[in-house]
Amino acid sequence: MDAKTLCLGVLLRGEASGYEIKKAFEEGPFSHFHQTSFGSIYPALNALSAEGLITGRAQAQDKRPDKKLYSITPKGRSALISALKIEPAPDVMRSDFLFILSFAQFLPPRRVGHLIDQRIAWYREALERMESCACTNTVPAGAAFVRGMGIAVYRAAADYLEAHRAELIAEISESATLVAE
Amino acid sequence: MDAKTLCLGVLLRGEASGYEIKKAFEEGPFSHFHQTSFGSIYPALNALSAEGLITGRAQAQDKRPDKKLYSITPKGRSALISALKIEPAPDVMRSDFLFILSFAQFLPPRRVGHLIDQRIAWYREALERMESCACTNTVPAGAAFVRGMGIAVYRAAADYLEAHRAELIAEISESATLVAE
DNA sequence: CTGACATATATCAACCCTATATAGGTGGGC
DNA sequence: GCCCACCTATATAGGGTTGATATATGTCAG
Repeated sequence: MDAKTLCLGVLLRGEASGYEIKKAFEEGPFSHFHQTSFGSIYPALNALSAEGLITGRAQAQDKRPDKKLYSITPKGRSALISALKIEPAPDVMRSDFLFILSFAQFLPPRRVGHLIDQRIAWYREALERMESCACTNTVPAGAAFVRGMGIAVYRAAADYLEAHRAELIAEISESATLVAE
Repeated sequence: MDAKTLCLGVLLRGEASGYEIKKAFEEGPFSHFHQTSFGSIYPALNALSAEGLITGRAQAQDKRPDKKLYSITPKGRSALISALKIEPAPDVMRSDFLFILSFAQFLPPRRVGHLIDQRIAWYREALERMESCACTNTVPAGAAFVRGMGIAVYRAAADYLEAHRAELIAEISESATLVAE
């Protein structure tokens, strides 16, 4: 899924600036299953604009830098629908946290505990953000389904970490492969 | 987490070739939380070799191309342990599937159903692979913990998809925003 | 009144992924 | 028997993405 398609997807939900698109992937409705950076968003918006798939208008703001608000065009809408026809690549989870923890026996138990606590807090915070979104019954069916999946998966992750934290710490504390803090 | 650290992580578990490292991220014990490609593995192995963090030896094979088996050196081991001290980046899920499904109301219900079925099958298959790994009690504590987390999360995903498939299809079938197949 | 953080756009180097090349073995279908 | 698809195995080029940085201004806490 390239940056252009991702931007079109956000813009289908309504007018937005580059900064707002970034937020949609950072804390908004897309945050739990895709991400992008300014380095790909701004070039993508320029390309989409040149191809006539979106149109931009400048929005002067009080006590804020100007915004460039982009809207999807009918041509852009059909380009998106057509892009949705591709076979989706396999789902991918990327977690430095789990990579590090898979070598828990080489880490000080205190650090392992701290890492797990941090991650539980992170998942719980994300869950609150997803659940609090009061829009439950106004959201289109697809978005609601996807949001529910995010909640289910994040809850499973947080629950697992809470349930197995003590066990892991106990096991690595016993072991002799401990390294110095 | 850069490719070099990921390779060191695999090699800490034992001697391996570039191809085998790829497999560790594709279907092996790292598959559910990180991935790499040949395009990053081979240059990483060359760089690690030049830095003295790993050593390579050629392994002639019967009726197969030669392998280059790499082993981690003591220097490499401490470089890895030291790399594990960084603060892990936030966990990230990347799913074209969920991105597409979030626009389910613009897709033919038949395709939505097919996509979900495919994804359930994919998750169930991955689960079987993770669970069948009979090594449960011989694996180090960290690896077992991480494996359990993968199973918990994948099971939650598959269960959610199964539980809500019918509901989503019903909702988009009713809706008027249907597009032609 | 300073430092941290938010809004807002933009770019660049470093890195990573995808696709492709090479080369031979294995196994299924017709 | 032959072809096609797929597995083992290494390698690279090209294109795209990430992360850091630059710029400019406003807010808010200590």
